[in-house]
Formats: sequence, structure tokens, C-alpha cells
Amino acid sequence: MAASGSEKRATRAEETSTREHLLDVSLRAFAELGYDGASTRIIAARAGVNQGLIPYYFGTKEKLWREAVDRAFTELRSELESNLEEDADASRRLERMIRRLVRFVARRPEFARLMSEEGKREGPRMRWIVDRHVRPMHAASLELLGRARVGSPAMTGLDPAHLYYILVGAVTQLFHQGPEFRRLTGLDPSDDAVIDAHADALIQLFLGGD
Amino acid sequence: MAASGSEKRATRAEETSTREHLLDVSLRAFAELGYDGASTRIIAARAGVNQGLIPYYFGTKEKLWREAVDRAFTELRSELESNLEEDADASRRLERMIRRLVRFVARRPEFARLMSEEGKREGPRMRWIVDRHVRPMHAASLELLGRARVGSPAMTGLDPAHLYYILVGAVTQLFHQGPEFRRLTGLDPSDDAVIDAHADALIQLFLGGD
DNA sequence: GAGGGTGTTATTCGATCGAATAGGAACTTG
DNA sequence: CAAGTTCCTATTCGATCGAATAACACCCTC
Repeated sequence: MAASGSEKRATRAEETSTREHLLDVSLRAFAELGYDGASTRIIAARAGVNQGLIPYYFGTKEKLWREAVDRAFTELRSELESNLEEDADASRRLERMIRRLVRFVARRPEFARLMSEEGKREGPRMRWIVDRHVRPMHAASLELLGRARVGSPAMTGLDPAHLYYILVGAVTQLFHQGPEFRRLTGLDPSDDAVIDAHADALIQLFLGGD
Repeated sequence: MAASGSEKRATRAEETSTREHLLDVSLRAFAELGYDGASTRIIAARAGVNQGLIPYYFGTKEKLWREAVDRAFTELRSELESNLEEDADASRRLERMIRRLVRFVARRPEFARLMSEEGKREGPRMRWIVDRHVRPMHAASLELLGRARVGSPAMTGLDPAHLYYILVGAVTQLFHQGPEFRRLTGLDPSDDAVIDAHADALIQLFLGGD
């Protein structure tokens, strides 16, 4: 069952390589179904290839997972890091960061889901992801939060360590719980109106009326 | 391999019944390992009983899951509903609610984990849990938030629907991601100092300096 | 146009899954 | 103390898991 129309073998270098496509599909599957729930057969079926291709390209399921995660964080970084320095005002910088974060999480809720999937239990995957990806991001966030806190009425006196988890949870929860949100409210978590309203609410809450 | 010392059969009605114990263990296992990851064999082993007991008591794994979830929500309700009405000031009521929520989630992080595990994907379990448990809680929360919003400088003008997800995420994230938090910060998410600091930060953020 | 990669499928393996079954051990009721 | 009920274990079943293997189809180089 070759996904697209192209009949036989799809003549190398079609849209994207099969390998890249597998990584894409894997991230969503791991996020949606969990590491155990996302069987290599399901992943292969969604990608329209044979299950044997996964050991072939990635060796083990674990390595496939790691490569998919690396890829997701690369995308997140490229999303957030672009021209953030140029803004002198720390509050404005935080505001833009929040808006970007919201949009990113809304567009790729699987990212937040994967993080929560792994961050909630001890294990080699948790340690790997924290040491390799979360810690640097966390450090950068603390710095940004620490600077933005100065002068913000809503945030003064708040411990940045707690603020970090408060902010991340506040930003991601709605999109992380997308299906629940949709069933509960009838709204579409991928709707731009919902996304913008959420970002607006967060910015008002964290940065007050300045 | 009977867990405790009690030799043969444990003479009915010891501490708690085996069935209750299985429900307790199940909730933690489902939250920690996910529905698929928590095999009935693992659950049985943690409870110190034979795997065959689970079909015996609960019929199917799905029914075991539902009963464990019912039990968790019963506990949450009894935690939150007690003498909340008597406080006239909506802001104070929200403040106490936040403090209780934080303490509950800190004490039973498996609750938040289980909710996020199921709320992130479509499926019969998601629909069951939303219709049966989340919707009533959500309605009550919206009412409380709507009233508390009036007069609170930080929350005026914010859509209660968004506020709900912001609040839930902000409250739960740190404890939901307990193992990650511990590795990242070196702090213990079950430490009372951490718990109180988190509640304080949340209350200041949401209720400002009143 | 023969030969050697490379990408891919089909098949198979041992392990583990949830559930069914049969039987045993202890308590309850006569 | 015999019979029945309840609680629990041991074993087994078909399904599915991740991974290994063998063979195949295509492309490239010569």
C-alpha cells in the first residue's frame, strides 16, 4: 500500500526521503500513543512502508525515538531563537517568546505530548532528554524570566524556578490536551482564534497591563 | 511470592482488601506507565498477587482502569468540595481552591499524569473520562473562576475558558513532570517547601496583591 | 550488460501481551 | 465434618510485540 500514486518504488528522492518521513510519523506516533503504544508496525503502516525498514534505518526503536526527538528540538530551537536578541526590553522579549511558544505548541502539540510522556517517569529516556535538551532550554528560559521579572508587577517576587513550570504548563496544557479540549468546549485547538486568544490571555496574565 | 510476611492466604480483611489494593496500585501504574505500558502482569506483581486475579475481579483491563479512575475522582472531589461554600469572597475561595489543588496534585501526581495520558488522544477512554468526570468539574471551575475574576486585577478581561486550562496547566505541570523537575533542579517535588512555594507563586500570579 | 550497493518486502523468532481455564486452598454455612 | 462459596494460583491460548534474516527490486558504475 504505497501512500501516494507513484507506482513502483517511487524513484528515490521523491518529496522527502522515506527515512525523513519515518521520523516525522514517528514523532507524532510516539507523542500520541506513548513509547510503548507506538509499535513499529503502526509507525511503519502510517508511513506506508514495511516494518522491517525501522530496524534497517535506525537499528532499534529506541534509536528511532532519539532521532525523532533530536529533530523536534532542532525545530523548536530554530523557531524560538531567531532574532530574539535584538529586542532590548526584556518584557517585550518575553511577550514575543510566549507568542511563539503558543504558536509552536499549537502547530505541533505532539512536541508537548512527547515531553510530558517522558518527563513523568524515571528512566533512560527521561535522563537522556533532560540532559541533552531540557537543561539548556531551561537555563535560557530562567535567564529570560529573571530579566523580564524585573519591572513586571505580576511577576515580582516570584521564584523563576517555579515560574518556569507555571509558564510551561500554562502555555501547553490546552494544546497538549487538544482532544479533551475539543470534546469539552466544542472549540478547535488548532483554530487561529483560539490560539491567539490563548496567547493574549497568557501575556496579560504574566505581563499585566504594560 | 507473597509480598508481606503473612504466610498463607493472609486471612481476609487484613489491612485493606486485595481488590482495593489492586485499584490503588493500578492507578499509579496506569499513570506512570500509560495504559498500554501498565501490563496486568506488572500491576499484579506490584500488588503481590497473581495476574489471573485481574480478570477475576474486574473482567477486563479496561474495566479495571475505569474503576481506578472513578476512585481517583471520588478522592479528588472529597478533597476539594469540603466546606468551600462558606467563604463569601470569591477570591479567597479561589485561593483556597488553588492551595488544595496544588497539595492534592503534589500528593497524588499520578492523578494529573493519568488525566494527561488520556486527554491527549481520541478514544473511548478519553470520551468516557471527559463525559463522566471532567465536564462536571470543568463547569464548577468555570463558575468559580468567573466569580473570582470580578475584582481581580490580574484576571479581568480574561476568557474563563482559557483561564481554566492556564490554571490547570500552571498548577499541575511541576508535579506531573516530577521526575524531570527533580533531575533538572535537584529539588524534591514532594517537599513541603516546594509545594508551598508553588502554591504561593500561583496565588500571587492569579490573584495579584490583594 | 554484469556486479555491487542500497532500499525494501516477506517471513520468522522468542518474548510478552490480555484473557480464559482448571484446579486448589481457605473460609462459611449446614 | 461435609458441601458450597470465595479467593487465588498455575497454566495455557492466540495475538502482537521488536528484531533478525533472507530474498528481491532497483540504481550506479564499469
